[in-house]
Amino acid sequence: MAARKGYGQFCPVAKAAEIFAERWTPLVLRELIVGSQRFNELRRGLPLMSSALLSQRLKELEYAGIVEHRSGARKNAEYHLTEAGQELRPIIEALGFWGARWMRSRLTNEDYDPSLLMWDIRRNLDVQRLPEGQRTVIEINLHGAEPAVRRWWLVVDAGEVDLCMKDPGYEVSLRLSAELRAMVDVWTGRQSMDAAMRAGKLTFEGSRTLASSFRKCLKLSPFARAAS
Amino acid sequence: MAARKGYGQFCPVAKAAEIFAERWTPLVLRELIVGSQRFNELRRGLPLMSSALLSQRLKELEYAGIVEHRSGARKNAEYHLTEAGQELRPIIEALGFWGARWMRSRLTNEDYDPSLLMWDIRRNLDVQRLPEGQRTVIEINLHGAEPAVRRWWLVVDAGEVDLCMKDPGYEVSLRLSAELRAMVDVWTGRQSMDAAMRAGKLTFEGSRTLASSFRKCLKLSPFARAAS
DNA sequence: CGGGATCCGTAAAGATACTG
DNA sequence: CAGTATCTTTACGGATCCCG
Repeated sequence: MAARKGYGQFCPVAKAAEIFAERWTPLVLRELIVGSQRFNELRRGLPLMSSALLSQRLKELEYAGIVEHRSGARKNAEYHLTEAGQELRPIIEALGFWGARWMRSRLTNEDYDPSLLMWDIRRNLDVQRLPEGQRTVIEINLHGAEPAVRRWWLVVDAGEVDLCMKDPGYEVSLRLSAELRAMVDVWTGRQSMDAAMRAGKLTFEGSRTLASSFRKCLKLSPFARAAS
Repeated sequence: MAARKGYGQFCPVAKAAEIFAERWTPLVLRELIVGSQRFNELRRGLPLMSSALLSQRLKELEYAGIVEHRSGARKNAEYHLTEAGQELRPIIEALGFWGARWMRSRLTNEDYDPSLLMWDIRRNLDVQRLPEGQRTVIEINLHGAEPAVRRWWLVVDAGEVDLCMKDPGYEVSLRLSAELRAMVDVWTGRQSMDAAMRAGKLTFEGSRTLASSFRKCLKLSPFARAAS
């Protein structure tokens, strides 16, 4: 009779770990913290997590009082953090800074997921700083990525950003080619974009001023400031 | 091909969670943080963890650069936190405060482990404040605990504290009887000792001044200050 | 006795398919 | 879109044993 759940300890660390330190749970919380609310929105940020397990974890978090499941009239159910859940934010952040500082060297090939990188970039693009009143199309080529996830297009129009994996057909305003590793290193703050360019791992093609704007509006990962 | 380890994400939260959010790992870290160094010392704080799994986790932590295994000449092998491990302390602490604040209501019967309680009390007894130059024996009865772990003796002599589960045969200086639940509530700061005494859940027998000294030298759990 | 290793049954996670 | 259902693989719990 394996008593799988529970550590049998009244220690608050144990009680917190029972819910927090389950597989995938910190990543589910991270997604909720950055603002994902719909089931499939959460899935996008957790591509290797099975939907069955995501569903199960969300129920566990709901039962633990960390997540609320507001089920709208139709299928517009949304997941939100409760106050208890919000208070986990500093812990997730601390874990991220610790990971950036100490686990960076433990990245494996499988960790360099181009889709997650592009999704992060899309989310953190400060579109206000790009030319207004016109469509801007940025093509991004990630060398070293699988063919199916190598070419991406960011279409910025009327303050909206669209991320495409297929050529949207518009004229490309700026073309960015980069080693996948180098692009992730830039995004995570391990390497400056200047350094990547000097090393020939990252190049722009197109308008110089647009390239400059793009560089300014590309915010880095929230954990980029961690010491390397 | 189940890629069981690794979330396939470069996000620092994911890389940290890969090692931190494994079953038992936060509790192993807690033990190391409070100062346990020997294998069996760790085991005492993790009674429900199998020794095989503890051994495995310690190796994983060592491989991850979080724990050092200093193997002395003989069998005096010791486990220590590295700098990376020390930097997890604030995260463990934050998790403990969060757990004390939000998970207190989720304690189950199995969580009230008398041995862990007594071990905590033993460790946090400020013996300086007890009478010097004489032996002080405090018998503790925990009502509601299993017979085998109901009666305990704290023997304080020459600044050393000994915790016994068998009557050491010395004259008892002070006798404390308490509901196990109430004693845990006091230890975790959920309830003051005064309140527990008023509720009749905790009583002293013996010298009034010694009872008073004992109450002063009993420090509470590090997480006791968390709001309830 | 400290510090494990080994083996086996169960429970949790992954893969894939399917549904309202 | 938002999940279930089912089957397989892996990890965990428990007991036992080993070795200096």
